[in-house]
Amino acid sequence: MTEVVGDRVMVLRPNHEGELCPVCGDRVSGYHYGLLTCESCKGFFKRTVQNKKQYQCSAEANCHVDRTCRKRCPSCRFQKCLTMGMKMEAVRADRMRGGRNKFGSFYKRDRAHRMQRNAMRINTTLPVSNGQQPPGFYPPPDHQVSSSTTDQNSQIQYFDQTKVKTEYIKTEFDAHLQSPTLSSSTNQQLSDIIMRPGYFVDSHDSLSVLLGATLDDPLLRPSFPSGYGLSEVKQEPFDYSEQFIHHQLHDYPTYTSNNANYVTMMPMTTVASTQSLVTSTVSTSTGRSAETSRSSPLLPVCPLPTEKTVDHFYNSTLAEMCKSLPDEAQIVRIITNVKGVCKPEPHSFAVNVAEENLKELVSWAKTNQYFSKLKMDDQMNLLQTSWTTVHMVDITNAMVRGDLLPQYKISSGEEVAVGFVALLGNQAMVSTWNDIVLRLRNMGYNNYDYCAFRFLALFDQYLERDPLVSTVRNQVLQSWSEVRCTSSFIEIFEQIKRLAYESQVYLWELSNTCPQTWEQSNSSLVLEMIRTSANRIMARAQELIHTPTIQPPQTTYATTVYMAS
DNA sequence: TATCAAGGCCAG
DNA sequence: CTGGCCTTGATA
Repeated sequence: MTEVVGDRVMVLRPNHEGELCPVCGDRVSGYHYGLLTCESCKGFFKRTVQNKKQYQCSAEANCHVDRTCRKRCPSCRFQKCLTMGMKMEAVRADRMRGGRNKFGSFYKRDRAHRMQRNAMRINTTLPVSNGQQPPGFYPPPDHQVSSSTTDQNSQIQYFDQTKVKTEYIKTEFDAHLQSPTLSSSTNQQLSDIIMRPGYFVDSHDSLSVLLGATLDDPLLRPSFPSGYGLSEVKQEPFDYSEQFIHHQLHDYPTYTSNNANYVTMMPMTTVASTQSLVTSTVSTSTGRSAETSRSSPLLPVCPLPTEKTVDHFYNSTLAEMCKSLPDEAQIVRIITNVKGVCKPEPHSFAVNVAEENLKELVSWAKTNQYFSKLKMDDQMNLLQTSWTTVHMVDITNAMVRGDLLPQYKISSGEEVAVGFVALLGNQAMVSTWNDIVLRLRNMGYNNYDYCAFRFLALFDQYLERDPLVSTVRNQVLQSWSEVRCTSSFIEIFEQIKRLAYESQVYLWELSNTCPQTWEQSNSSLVLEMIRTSANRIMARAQELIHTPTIQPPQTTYATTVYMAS
């Protein structure tokens, strides 16, 4: 296949024809550092890593990156390179030219996946809400390499990200795992009521209908014994999961000339957020402490990742779970679509987005290989408990990745912040949410963390008495801890849960005090979820009528915020 | 030997 | 500094 450019005959690579660079949208020239990218992003990434460049965003570290403006903010561009899956360890420390690298077989398998997927796309119409992709959205991460392999080239030195794993991390884990989610919340008592479902599982409500009524959906393929009740969608054969763990530029450790040694670095955490970990966790096989990386961030020249490091990641439970994540552009699509059709009012916009994403969540959950094995009651309980958290995780993820604009203009002309949408209209918490987005971005948050967040959110710990839920949670946490210092991420996850909870309370109060908002919003499923929670509260309140420590929730807060917004 | 993902070069 | 094109060299 050739193309004439001027007086030259260019050879096109047929596999990449028509592909767009996931970083800037330019034409893909091939696999570069683990990702199908354009030539310019390849060069930019290489220069950045090789020359240890440090950029600082002059805005809010949330700049849009596309072909026309990619030069404008190298900081956000590099962050997006990492977020989309470019791998620093593929830049050679010894600058040796030519040859193949350890990703060779990744690329090969990725190509096979892509071909398979393209074939599927031809034969399958995916259930996309409006069918249209919003302009400027990035292709899903099928540009990324996928597979596991052993090293095939022992001559080349790579910048590596050797993982740190200690008992300390596990201890942190256990502590987080076992601590009550909202233990520090002033709304603890309320949360005990509102967030612990189990009272009003109505088999005729719309949630149960959504969970069970589409068994004849042609996309569903019963794949479990009949005892499981629900069916499962056959998983797509391609990976969403192959996002390596990325480094923030400011986390770079210094180069070392001692290529013979493995130099371990603190993985993917900001200096500020990991101070408690630094001194206690990091010691390497060389006996070298990474304590120095706190005052002087280091980028090590690491030898090749060991077979165990690479394969273990790819074969981990969480990596498998990543494959089942919904299309990452889904929430972008929902926001864009709803923006065009919702009532010209910010709260309606936020609630309608929640409604659409909730429907997607139900569809996703019922086809999840773990969730679908739960009893119907437990499925509904989990969804009712977790949906606001999952919703917020989805929007947070898209925001951190740079897939969302900071604000969306609705038909009234008003600019609505994404945080407002994520928080179901709870304006008072938007700045807190913005801080979370910023922190995650600075921590090198990636798809792997998104996967952990989403599964931990859905498989909420309140149902940990169920062995399956417990198993899923433990496997996620275990697998996640093998590639991450998870404690600071879990801390943020708990903050997201808290925000989600407060937003649910906000919306519930709003539904009581400003019912006209619901008339505007046309969001029956969300309303049902909120009412179910409210019913629980009423039921619990009756149960505990002689328990004076349980205070009825105040109903003034939402009204105040709503009226003020 | 062809492929293709690395690094290098250099005009803009 | 950017990005298009060139060179290199291990692998299939």
